[in-house]
Amino acid sequence: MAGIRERARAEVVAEIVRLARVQVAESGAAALSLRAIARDLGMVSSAVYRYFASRDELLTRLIIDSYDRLGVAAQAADDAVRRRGDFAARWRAIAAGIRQWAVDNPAEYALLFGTPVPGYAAPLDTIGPASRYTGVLLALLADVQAGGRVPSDAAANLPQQLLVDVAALCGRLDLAIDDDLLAAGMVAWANVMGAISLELFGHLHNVIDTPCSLFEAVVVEHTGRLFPGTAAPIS
Amino acid sequence: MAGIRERARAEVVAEIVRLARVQVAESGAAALSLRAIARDLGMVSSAVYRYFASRDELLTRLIIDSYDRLGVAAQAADDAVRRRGDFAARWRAIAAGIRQWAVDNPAEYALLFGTPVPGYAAPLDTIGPASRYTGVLLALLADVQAGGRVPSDAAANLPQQLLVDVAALCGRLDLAIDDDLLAAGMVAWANVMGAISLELFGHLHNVIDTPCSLFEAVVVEHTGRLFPGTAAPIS
DNA sequence: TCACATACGAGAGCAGTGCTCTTGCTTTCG
DNA sequence: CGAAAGCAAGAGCACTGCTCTCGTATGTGA
Repeated sequence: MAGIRERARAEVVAEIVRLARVQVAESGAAALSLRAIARDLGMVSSAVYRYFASRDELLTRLIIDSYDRLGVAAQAADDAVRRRGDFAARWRAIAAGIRQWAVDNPAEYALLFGTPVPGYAAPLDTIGPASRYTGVLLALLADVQAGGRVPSDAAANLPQQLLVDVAALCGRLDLAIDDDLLAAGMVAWANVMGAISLELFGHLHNVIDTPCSLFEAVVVEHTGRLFPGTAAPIS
Repeated sequence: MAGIRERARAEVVAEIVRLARVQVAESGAAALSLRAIARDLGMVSSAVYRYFASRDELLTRLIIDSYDRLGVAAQAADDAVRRRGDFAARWRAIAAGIRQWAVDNPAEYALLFGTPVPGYAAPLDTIGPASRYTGVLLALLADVQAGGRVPSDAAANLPQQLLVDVAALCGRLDLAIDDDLLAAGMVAWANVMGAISLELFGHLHNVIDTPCSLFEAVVVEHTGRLFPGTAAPIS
């Protein structure tokens, strides 16, 4: 039994989320208005509260969905080149996939990686979906590890504390990745996200004419470090 | 002639800005309320509009001030070690100074580097103050250049387009810095800001226990690249 | 099948927001 | 000294999130 009422409810919820996403894409998350959604839906504003207890709850739902979409994009980028088995190519593809998703969905990216809404503590529901896109990168590192990588001197200059933290993370997530490789991966991840944020949030205006070139520089830089011997410059 | 009225006006403006900054620090920029400021000031809300034409104008003023403070912090960090003439130490000091300012003033940092307010195009007034903190880094690079640096192979893996963009920037700002050095500096800058953003916006929670270790890794990484031969690991 | 419980939409209303306009009063300047 | 400009106050508009109540429609257990 589908439950007629349940189906109807699910449809309304989906429609609310859809309209909310449109609104966020057009005017940003700060301008998200339950009343505007209600109007678009032909409902009175209080009726919307039957489906979402508050504006924050709707925002949380949007964040979860966006994390999911980002994860899917990253995974798709990896899948597209995985069969070739070239680790460096996979790294470049995943990074480029993340950036492309961000460029295509700037408002959603801002929702995830921009200023946290004040007083809005990201609920625990978001950490699961949030780990989806990072999981793609971790899977790559795990494959590198499984492929019998040669320990490099990448960790030589890493702060001791970072290796400690990474070891703790390794234990927490039960990862089969060497500390130095994981640490190098974390730095690479941080640098990639940083380059994307700088670009999308407008801090490269009048600085770098083609922001993607800075991004590529960052990606290439870590390609050589993460996968020694396979680095190749991108024109 | 001080102009009694002018002095009074300047004082009121300063008080508004002060209260606004407190409010931003406590509740975030999104919660900035002209009415609340008016209440704290013992004025009626419409009176505030004598001093700032709109909420956005007040926000712009806050942004400019924050950029200024960040610039001062970066400059002070540089000054503290400059007489030693050690480029690598200056780089580390400036980077650490920027991060420390961000950690001490998270709301202001979010104001500058977080999600751009939708529909709010950063006015031209902000680009001057914005270039103040980057100017500290550029000055360091210029000093390195003037010190007769040995061209390294840092640019070997850089995308060609980045060097083109950097050359354009060089011409625009009339900088006496080699393209490859400036490009490497841009990447270092992007990575540093990215690490700070990731940390301050909460994306390292449950990932890295001591976020500053990731930051230090990023800084050290570029120390070796920007100032060959002077790299020293930080425990 | 009937009665009960639940879900739902509508409406009014509260407290808050940014912003505008008008009304007087005060300070400044020609 | 009088005109002009600056200023604070108040009322008001349109909007927001959210709460409450009130009928009605819907699904379920007896």
